[in-house]
Amino acid sequence: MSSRRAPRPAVATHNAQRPSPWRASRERLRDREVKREAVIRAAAHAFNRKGYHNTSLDDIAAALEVTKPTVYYYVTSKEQLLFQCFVAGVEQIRAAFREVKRLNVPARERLKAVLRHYGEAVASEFGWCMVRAEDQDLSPAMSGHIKALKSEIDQGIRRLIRDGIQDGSILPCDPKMTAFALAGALNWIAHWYRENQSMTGAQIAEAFVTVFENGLRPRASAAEGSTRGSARRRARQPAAALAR
Amino acid sequence: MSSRRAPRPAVATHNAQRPSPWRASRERLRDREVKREAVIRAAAHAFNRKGYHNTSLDDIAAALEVTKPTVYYYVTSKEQLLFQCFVAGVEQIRAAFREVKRLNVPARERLKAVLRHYGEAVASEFGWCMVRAEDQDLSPAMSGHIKALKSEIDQGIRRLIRDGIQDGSILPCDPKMTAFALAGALNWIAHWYRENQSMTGAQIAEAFVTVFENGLRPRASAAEGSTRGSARRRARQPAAALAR
DNA sequence: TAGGATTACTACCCATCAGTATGATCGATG
DNA sequence: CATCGATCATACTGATGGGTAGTAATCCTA
Repeated sequence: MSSRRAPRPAVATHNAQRPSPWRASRERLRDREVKREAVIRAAAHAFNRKGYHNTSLDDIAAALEVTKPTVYYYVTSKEQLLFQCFVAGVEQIRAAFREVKRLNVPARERLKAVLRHYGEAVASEFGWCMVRAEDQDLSPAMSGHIKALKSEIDQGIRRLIRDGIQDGSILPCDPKMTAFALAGALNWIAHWYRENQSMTGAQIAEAFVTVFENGLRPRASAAEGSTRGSARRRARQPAAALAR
Repeated sequence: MSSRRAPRPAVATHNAQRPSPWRASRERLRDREVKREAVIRAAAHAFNRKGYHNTSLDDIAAALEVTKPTVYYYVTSKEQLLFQCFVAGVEQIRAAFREVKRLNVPARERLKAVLRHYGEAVASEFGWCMVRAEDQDLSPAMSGHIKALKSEIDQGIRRLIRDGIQDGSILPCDPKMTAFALAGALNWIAHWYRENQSMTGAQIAEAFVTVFENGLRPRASAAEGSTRGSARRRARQPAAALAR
């Protein structure tokens, strides 16, 4: 009741996150967009750590060192916040597809490139929201929108697989099931990956892609060809730190 | 205030679920265990459809045509309910490992068998709980217990992969990353699979295992054996009904 | 420095829901 | 029939948290 502003000890301790445009410069740089994005990023961070339902808007506000109504000044509802996080994540993947479209290489190579970006996106801060946002938590309208975006990506992967089968760079298979398997493995990264771990999202995606490419069954042809030498050097896995 | 028991129209409409041991036989067959399992199954069903946080214990009670205190007569908390569902699901997988241990075939075959059961379990009613139960929704004790069970399964898969590399039935690879990729793809089934769909969990697992075994890259050995001709016959994917 | 627009905070409302206190009901048993 | 114990319902509590009303501080412009 006495001091106007609660004497918060410091900058907010959560591991060196961006320090919130509010307290950052005491002048109000009134860039609405900057602040809005900060809100969304803070939400993604919180959802990522505690889950959507275990995160209150007071939590998000506290992380930004503001109060709840301030958050509501930039977004209209918690649901919209989740939606925005989802879109931010999925946009990275859509960009990957656009980029890859220009490459003039076999479809399998294009697929690999997309999957690498895909893995990076899933391991990013928005990965959780993109992957684990549940339909039941969203209004029908937003849920529909999300489904459309997911489907677009799914169809894109299937397309690349079909193209690869056509141009001979991918072994004939069921494009739908294969797409589900690939996307599932990568999506799952969001369930166990946390930042500052020994591997980056891109490295994990790379490792996964290698597995998918080669398959489990030994390749008779390359008996001492393509997989040469690698039979002996295992024990390079990274310290078992990821295990949950 | 007049009629003691609300005149509920019929058996409960939710798609031909087991009709709840309560209303089923008006005699109280006091099999506590039967009822307790019915509660857990009803919870799994509800979590599966609406998510943990969007399911109230009143919902679960209503599905069983009883009231909330009755549910609490069989379980101590909502959290424990989730935990029980998890355990029920994971037990199927542990059984698969035990069963497979007795088989005397190359490790890749044993791995395949485990993965098939794994896929079935994930597609089962308890799949959601097993796969999507979040640490943050559980007390540290239960969360720890769950982590231990998950880790046991993860280690089991890695072990099979290592054994396969050793006995030559699996291409040398990073066991940890490979296990993550395989388990991830299968876990993800819980995100999109719903019952009464065109494929069973076992069929999906089978399709996935095929993808993992062969890999995407055409096998040079069969240079014009396996890939030849089949590049032209696509369009056998199953009706695109699973797409979300 | 007046006055409007923007931005943020204090204080509140209210719906939901996990969990419980209390007592009614029913089958079994003597 | 009387009673006991197991089972279940009515009706409540308490806390959480999404969202809002009203207001205060700040900035910009004139």
